[in-house]
Amino acid sequence: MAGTRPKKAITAYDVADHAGVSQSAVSRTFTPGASISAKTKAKVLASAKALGYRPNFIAKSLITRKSGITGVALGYADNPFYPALMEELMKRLSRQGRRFLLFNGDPQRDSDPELEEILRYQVDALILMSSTLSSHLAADCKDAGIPVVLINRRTEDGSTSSVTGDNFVGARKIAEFLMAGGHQRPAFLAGAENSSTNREREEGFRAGLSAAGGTAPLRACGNYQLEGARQATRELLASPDRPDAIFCANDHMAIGALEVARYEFGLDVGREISIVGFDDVDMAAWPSFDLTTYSQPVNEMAEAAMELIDLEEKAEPVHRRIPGELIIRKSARNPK
Amino acid sequence: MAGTRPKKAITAYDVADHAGVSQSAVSRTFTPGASISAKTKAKVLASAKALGYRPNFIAKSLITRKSGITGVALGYADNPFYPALMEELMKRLSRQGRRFLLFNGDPQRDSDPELEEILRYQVDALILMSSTLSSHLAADCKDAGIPVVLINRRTEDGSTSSVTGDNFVGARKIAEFLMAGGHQRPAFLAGAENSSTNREREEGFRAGLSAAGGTAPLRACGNYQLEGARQATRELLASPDRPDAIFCANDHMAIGALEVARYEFGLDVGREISIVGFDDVDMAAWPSFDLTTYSQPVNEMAEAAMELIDLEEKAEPVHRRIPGELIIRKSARNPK
DNA sequence: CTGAAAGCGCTTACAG
DNA sequence: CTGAAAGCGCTTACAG
Repeated sequence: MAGTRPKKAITAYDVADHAGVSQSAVSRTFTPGASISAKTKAKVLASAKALGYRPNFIAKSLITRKSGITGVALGYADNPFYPALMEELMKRLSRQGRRFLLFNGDPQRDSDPELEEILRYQVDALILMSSTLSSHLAADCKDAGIPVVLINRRTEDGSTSSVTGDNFVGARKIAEFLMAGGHQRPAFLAGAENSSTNREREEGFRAGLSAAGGTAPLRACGNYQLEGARQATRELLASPDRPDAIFCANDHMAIGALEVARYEFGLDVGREISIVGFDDVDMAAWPSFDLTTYSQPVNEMAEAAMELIDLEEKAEPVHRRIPGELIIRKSARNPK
Repeated sequence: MAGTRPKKAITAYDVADHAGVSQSAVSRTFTPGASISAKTKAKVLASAKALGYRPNFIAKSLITRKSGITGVALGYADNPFYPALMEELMKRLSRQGRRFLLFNGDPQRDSDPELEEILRYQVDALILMSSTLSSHLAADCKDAGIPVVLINRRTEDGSTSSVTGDNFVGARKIAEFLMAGGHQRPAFLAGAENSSTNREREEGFRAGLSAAGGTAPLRACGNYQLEGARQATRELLASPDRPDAIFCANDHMAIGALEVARYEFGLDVGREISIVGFDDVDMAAWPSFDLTTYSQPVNEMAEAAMELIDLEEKAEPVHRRIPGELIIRKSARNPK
C-alpha cells in the first residue's frame, strides 16, 4: 500500500514484558473489579506509564460486544431546544463514561442509510432527537438488543420507547389561558405536519379552544423553520380576519412570529397581538422576547432518556411524559 | 418471515456458509475495490441480505487501525456559533462516511482526562472547538499519527494546527469603524482572559483605536457567558464615564450587552450607544438585534478544518486564517 | 479470482 | 492471585 499506516501501538503484551507479568495481568489491571493483587497492579501501572500504554477500546469492544458508545441523532440544530437537550445528554453520558456518536438525523429524507451505518459500530444504545426510524430498522435494533429511545417524538404505532413533553395538556392549557384572556381569533402556527409532537400540540390546542367555547383556530404552517414561521405569520397577519393570538408549535417559531408582528406589522406584542410558544428555551426569557410559553424541561427529559436506555432488554416500549408548566411572561395578554 | 433468529450476531462466516464461499470472499464483497468476481459477489450479497448481515466496523477497525471516527470537542454550546459550526462539520464528515464522536471539551477545567479516553477509541482525527489540549497530549496525538486541528483557538506555541477567523484584522476594522463614527469612549467587553481569540481581538481593537488617535478602551470581562456579559455591561454603563461604544468579543455577549443597554438602561442602541459583536451568527441578523459585527464564516472554517485533518502526516502545523468582513447593521452609529 | 491461515489487541473461562 | 490459551469478527498477505 502506498498510504502511511499508523505506527504500531503499544499493546498489553509490551507492558507485560516490561513488567515481567502476563498479558492477562495487564488486562486485569485495567478492568475494575478484576482479581489482581495490589503488588502486581502497581508494577503494571508503572510499566504502563513508562511506555505510555493506553488500552485499546476497539479491541475490548470486540469481545465485550459493548462499545461504550451511544448513537445520538440530531435533527434541527438551529432550534436551540436541541443543542440544549444535546448538552444535557452529553453531560450525563460523559458522567457514566459513555461516548456520544453524533449523526445527522436529517428529518427531511428517510435517514435510515446513516442509521444503518451506525449500527455497525455496535452502539450500545440509540437516542433519536427529532428523528425517527423505519419499523424495519427498529426491529433490527430490537433483535440486536440495542435500546432505542426517541426524544420529543413518538412513532405512529408506539413501538419505540419515547420521552416527550406533555404536548396535549400543555397546548390545552395554552388554549385555556388565551380564551381566559378574552382572545377572539386564535391561530395555530404548525411545525412539520407529519410530526407527532406537532399533531399533539395542535390537538390539545383545539381541544382547549372548543372546551372553552372557542372557534376552531386559523392555521398556517411554518414547518419548524424560522423562515417558514415568518412567512406563515405574514400570511396570518395580512389576512382580512387577522388573528389576535398565535400559538406557535415551538419557541423557535414563536420568536420568528414575534419579530414579524413587532417589526414588520408594528404590532405591540402582548397587547395588540398575543404570541405563545412551546419549550421554554433559554432565549424565551430574554427581554427581547419575553415569551409566554409552556416548558419542556431538557434536564428531566435527558434524565428520563438515560433511564430508558438502561432498561436494556425490556420487552415492552416505555413512554414517558415529562410534565411542564405554563410560563407566563409578556408576549400574550393575560386573563384579567 | 423467518423463524426465531439467534441473538448472536451473524458474522461473515455465517454468510460464507450460506453462500457456499469462503469468509474471505464475504470480506472482499464488502471491501470496495477488492479482487472478487461479480458472480461471487452477487451470491454473497444475496446471502448477506437473507441473513441480515451487517459488517462489524469494530472488528474492521481493529485491523485497519482506522475507526472512521473523528473526535470533536465542543466547548460552549450556549454560544450559537458552536452548534452552527458543529453542524457544518457534521455535514462534511457525514458526506465522507466518517462518524463524529462528540465529547465535552469543558473549557473551564483541564479537559484532558476525557481527551485521553477518546484516544482509546482510535479516532482518526481530533477537532477541537474552543478547547485546547495539553502539550503532553498533543505530543501523544502526534506520536499516534492522529491529526489535530483547533477551530477558533490557537495554542500559545502554535504547535497544533488551527483554523481561526481573522481576529486581529477584524477587531482593528471595528475600531476604525467606530472611530470614524465619532465615538469618544470605546469599551472592550472581553471573553475568557486566557483565550487566544479574545487576546487577538482585544489587541486588534486597541491597535485600531490608537492608530485612529483614540484612547485605550474601557474594559470589562464577560468571560464568554451571557450572564457575565450582562453584568459587565451593567458595570460599564453605570460607571461615571459611561462608554459610547462597546465592542464585545463575540456576538453572543453582544446580544446580552445590547439587551441590558436597551431594556435596563433604556438606551437607544445604535444612537445613544453603539454595540458591536464578532462572528455574525444567524441571530445577529434578527431584527431584535440587528447587530453590527465582523463575520467568521462557519462553512469555510469547517471546510478548512476538513482539509487540515486530511493532511495526515504533515510535519509542520498549519494555521489557516479565514477572512471575514465587517457586517454593518444598526446596532452601532455609522460614520457620516 | 479464491481460500486457508495468521493476526489486530484485547477479555475471559479454565487450571493451577 | 496468576498465566496459557481460545476467541471476538474481521482484513490481508500468501499460495494456488
